[in-house]
Amino acid sequence: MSDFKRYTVTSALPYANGPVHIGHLAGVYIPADIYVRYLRGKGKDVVFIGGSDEHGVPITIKARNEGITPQDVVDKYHGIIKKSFGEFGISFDVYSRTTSETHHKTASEFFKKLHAEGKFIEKTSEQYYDEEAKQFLADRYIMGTCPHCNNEEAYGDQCEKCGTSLSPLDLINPKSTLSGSKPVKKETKHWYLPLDKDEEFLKQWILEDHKEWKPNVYGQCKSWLDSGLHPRAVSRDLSWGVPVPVEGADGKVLYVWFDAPIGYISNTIEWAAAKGKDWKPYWQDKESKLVHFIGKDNIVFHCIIFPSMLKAHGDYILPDNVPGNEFLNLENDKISTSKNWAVWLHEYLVDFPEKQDVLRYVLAANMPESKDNDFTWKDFQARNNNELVAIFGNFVNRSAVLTQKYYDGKVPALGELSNYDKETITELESIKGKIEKSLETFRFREALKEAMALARLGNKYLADTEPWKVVKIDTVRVETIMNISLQITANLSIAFEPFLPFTTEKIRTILNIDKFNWEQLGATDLLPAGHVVAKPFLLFDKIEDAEIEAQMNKLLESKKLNEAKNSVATPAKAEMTFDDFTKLDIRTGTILEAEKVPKTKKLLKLLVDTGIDKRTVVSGIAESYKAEDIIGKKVSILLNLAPRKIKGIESQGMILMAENHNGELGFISNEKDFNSGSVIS
RNA sequence: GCCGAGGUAGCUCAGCUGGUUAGAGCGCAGGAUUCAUAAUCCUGAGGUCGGCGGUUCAAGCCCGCCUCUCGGUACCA
Repeated sequence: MSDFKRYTVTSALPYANGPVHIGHLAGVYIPADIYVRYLRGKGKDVVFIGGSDEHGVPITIKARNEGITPQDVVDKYHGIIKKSFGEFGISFDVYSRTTSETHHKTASEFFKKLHAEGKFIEKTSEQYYDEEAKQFLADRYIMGTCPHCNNEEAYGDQCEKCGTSLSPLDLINPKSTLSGSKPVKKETKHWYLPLDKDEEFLKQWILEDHKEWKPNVYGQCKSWLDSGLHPRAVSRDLSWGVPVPVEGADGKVLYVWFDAPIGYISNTIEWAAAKGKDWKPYWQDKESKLVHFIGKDNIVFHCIIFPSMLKAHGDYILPDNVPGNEFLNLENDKISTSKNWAVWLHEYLVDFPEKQDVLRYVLAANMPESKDNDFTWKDFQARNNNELVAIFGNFVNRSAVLTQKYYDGKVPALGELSNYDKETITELESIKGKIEKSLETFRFREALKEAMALARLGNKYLADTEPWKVVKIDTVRVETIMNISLQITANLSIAFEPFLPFTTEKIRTILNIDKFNWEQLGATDLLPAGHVVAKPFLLFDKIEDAEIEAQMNKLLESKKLNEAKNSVATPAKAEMTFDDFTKLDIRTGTILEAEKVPKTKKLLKLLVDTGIDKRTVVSGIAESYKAEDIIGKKVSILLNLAPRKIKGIESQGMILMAENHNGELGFISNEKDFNSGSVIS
């Protein structure tokens, strides 16, 4: 690893349609920041790139809903996000945005080069066009009736009621949400990146040459590669984004996934220009190590699509590693922006001012490295009180207070070493290598634990040497003990620099010293005899139960609000006539047989006695009912529905079900237990 | 269903190419100690390594089947 001349470290670009929360921090920015701070401490040439992803349809929708421009939306959130990262000490060399001039230029040129060299395929397809608004409609801008559940407010990409993913062309009675008019089908041309052509290359590069990637990342890539890659559109009909820079592409922009990763390059260019440096070696020299820190939702883009783009361009190096983390849950539930189930960074600092490092510590110690992890406030409190306060803060305080007490703050001289001193120093020296090994293999939790071992070592050293006793009989011996204790404290300021930068700054204040570099970690001559240290203060404070309860209550409030929101009944459907209703032939029926349809999760194949006949019905209820439990059940069945084949079985009717907001299903049955075939009206 | 990742002490996790009594931190119990934010230090209890079968002199690690959790994908007339 030390062979690389320079390092280019990127962290996923957060989408600028909301603030950032602890999940973002734990999954991407804390690990990236730890890694980068470590490299800088070693004196490496490293650039740490961040920025906001500001294009794409969701931002335009948010803007429309709030009656402001997309630019207003991204300005607002870019500001909030950038500020949060700054406050938490995420030490980007540059934090820019994809709406910047530099980025538009860089992304355009990237596209132009690939286009000129024939790296894209062009395809024409039919898409919906709004003649009033004079533009093609993104999937999300089209609403209509879901062909599956008849929800009249399904979007062009998905019906939120039944969860089915849709194509706009599937919708019945499509409507443009821009003008309300009925959209028309119109031909449009788009450019595609032929990922399939890189399949063999990617297989070799990832599956053979990068077996060291994390199992979750490697496995996900393998899954994609094994199932075969397909050409992917790189442009969209939309007005918000980087315009497609070729003739006749009016009203078309680069698709966000194509534009966003180029943002890493653009932001590097911006940084280099400001520093008067050349950006190219960071992206084009084989002796540079490129590392992408991401969450698991971004694996395919960073491991397959972006590398394929870089390769097509030809000038670029490919990532050396893509440490992708899993997700962080909050109190046993998925973090959700829309449900406000999150700990927002800007709110955290209002409730816990100056406690950035506590959160950095807890998130680093509990990082979702190998599987989804859970953040709980109780754990947060325990780690603060039992680890940061009791082990780390306490040791620094002990050695500082004793130094004041015995020597008026002057570092005593190191005298003759006992065997135990030597053992302790050996232990101290060994920690550097352990932390390095962990960091270089992206095991951040483990690295943090190794750093904590240093504070534990300090506490143990004091407990075993007992300077407060020895001082009464052998003052010379105590000088050596305190010197070693202070050297350990100084070492803590180095070891924790990547993890807890605010705390190490405080230690330096207490010790009255400047910053050391990483290579000095393990040294026992960091503080010369006679050096005067400052008056000590506490590094960490206990967090009381009441503060934790307040946070729990805050979350419970969100939960209650959500439940209230969910229990509101969906709006009434459009009026219809009685004649329409009488067309429905609904009967009571009895389930005679039931079995799971093979190779499906939700489907049961039922044989139903309708009073008229016995017919087969396929029903998506397997998640609510077990086949063997519903035999003999009385149900309501819609008989005169056109038959339809599902998974090769002809379904001749539909069982009526009630569904609550959790998606649980229940049969509609007659309370008087009528015979099968009774008419329901 | 298919693909991927997981299921190891009460909790959060290590366990690298299979090798002696399965580890760490927190929590818990007992003891020591008082310089320190009742903090610290020592000792200890606690695990049929998701289940069943197999390969092997030897398996938490390899193979097969099953099961549960998370993610992707298919599926709900």
